[in-house]
Amino acid sequence: MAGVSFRQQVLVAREGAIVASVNRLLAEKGFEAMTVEEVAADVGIAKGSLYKHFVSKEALAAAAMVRVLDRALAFLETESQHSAATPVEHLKSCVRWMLQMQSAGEMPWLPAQNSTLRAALLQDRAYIDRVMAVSDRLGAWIVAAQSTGAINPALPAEAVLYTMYARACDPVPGFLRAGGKFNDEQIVDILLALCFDGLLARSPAADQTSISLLAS
Amino acid sequence: MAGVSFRQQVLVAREGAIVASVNRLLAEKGFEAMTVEEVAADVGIAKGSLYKHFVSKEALAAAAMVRVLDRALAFLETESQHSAATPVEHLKSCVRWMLQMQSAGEMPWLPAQNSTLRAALLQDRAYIDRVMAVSDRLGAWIVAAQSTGAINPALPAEAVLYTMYARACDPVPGFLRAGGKFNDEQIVDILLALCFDGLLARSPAADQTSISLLAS
DNA sequence: GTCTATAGCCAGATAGAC
DNA sequence: GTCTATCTGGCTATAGAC
Repeated sequence: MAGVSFRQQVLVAREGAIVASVNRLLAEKGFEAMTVEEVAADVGIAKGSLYKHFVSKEALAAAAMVRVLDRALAFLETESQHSAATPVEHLKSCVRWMLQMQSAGEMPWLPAQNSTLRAALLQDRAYIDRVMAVSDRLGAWIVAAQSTGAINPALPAEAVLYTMYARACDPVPGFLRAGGKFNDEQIVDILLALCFDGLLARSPAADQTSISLLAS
Repeated sequence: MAGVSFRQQVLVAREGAIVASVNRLLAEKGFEAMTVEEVAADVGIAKGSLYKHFVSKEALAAAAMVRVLDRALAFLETESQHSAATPVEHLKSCVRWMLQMQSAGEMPWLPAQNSTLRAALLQDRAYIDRVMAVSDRLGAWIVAAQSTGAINPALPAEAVLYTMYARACDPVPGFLRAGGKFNDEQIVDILLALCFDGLLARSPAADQTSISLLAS
């Protein structure tokens, strides 16, 4: 525990590089399209060596998820320092962060219905722990925002939570990006408005998430 | 054109059965998880015979999409008969229809980023034509609803359209279903509220999509 | 057109030398 | 632990008899 050998540090660094590559490739092409061989080539090692670090392709994806969830937890930590912000403002910041991660190509894109992958994730304690930690933090803000009436109290809290999570794999930003009419910042603003304000117009302009379309 | 032979009718019926199976399997497990052999077994014919009808796996998926888009067009046709409805009400009905199709296991689930599949779809005129027909119809209602101010006019019309399309592959209904606390009808109501009203509460209760949670 | 059988390919995972 | 080489299995697609 006291001294970590140099060799071990090198190994840890290499694993970090592997997970970083996996993260990028998952964001770029998704789980099934990403091949283990590709990951190895990207890191610059042999495929056989990869399997000394991670027992399966699913384990690679799980490690990438742990990495991004750790980043999310770090963001949540600094976000909660802003004690002046209301719960809803915290939630908006979180969704904005997710959307920015997605457009930066940093958000792993996992299929919702791959059974072997889901099974592997559900048995990965590191993953589960972090999902629960993130959900607890978001859940507290959701409950608070619903009690003040800022977030629609008629919505089940879990529906709000899932909706936030689902922004990580929303195809709409990709479609808008493909259209070429909007830059990343505008797309984030549009999606924030869609998520929090919905499609319907709001009567008082005051409580509406502003979309800065005039900047184009 | 006048007389269609009995043999041809049998073939058409068989192809209909094939596409129906593909549709169901795509809804159930998605494109990559569905195998051609599985489709053949489900229809009750040999794999080789399938390739006499459809040249590739992608062509199977395209046929399933054409089928569901034809259903959508039929729905749009009857929906537009309701001349008493406002454009927004039409749009809500459409989203509701999509959500119901999804929970009924009738909505094919295609990956957003499979390049070979996308290429095949974009070269399939039958598919393209129907997508454009559906988009034209929805687009007209969207423009009308934005001009009256019912739908937020600050949103780009294509963002509204994409948001509606994206409800077909929204993972949130699946999460809610897995939770087991809500039935399909409640889930549809929740998602309609999320889509049109957003997460934030609305000041006047009048213009809010009601969620019938008291029924549980 | 339908079947059985198989070609061809590719990706995940393993073995064994160093 | 890293490498090269290989195994294994499954999937798309095709061939050829009937």
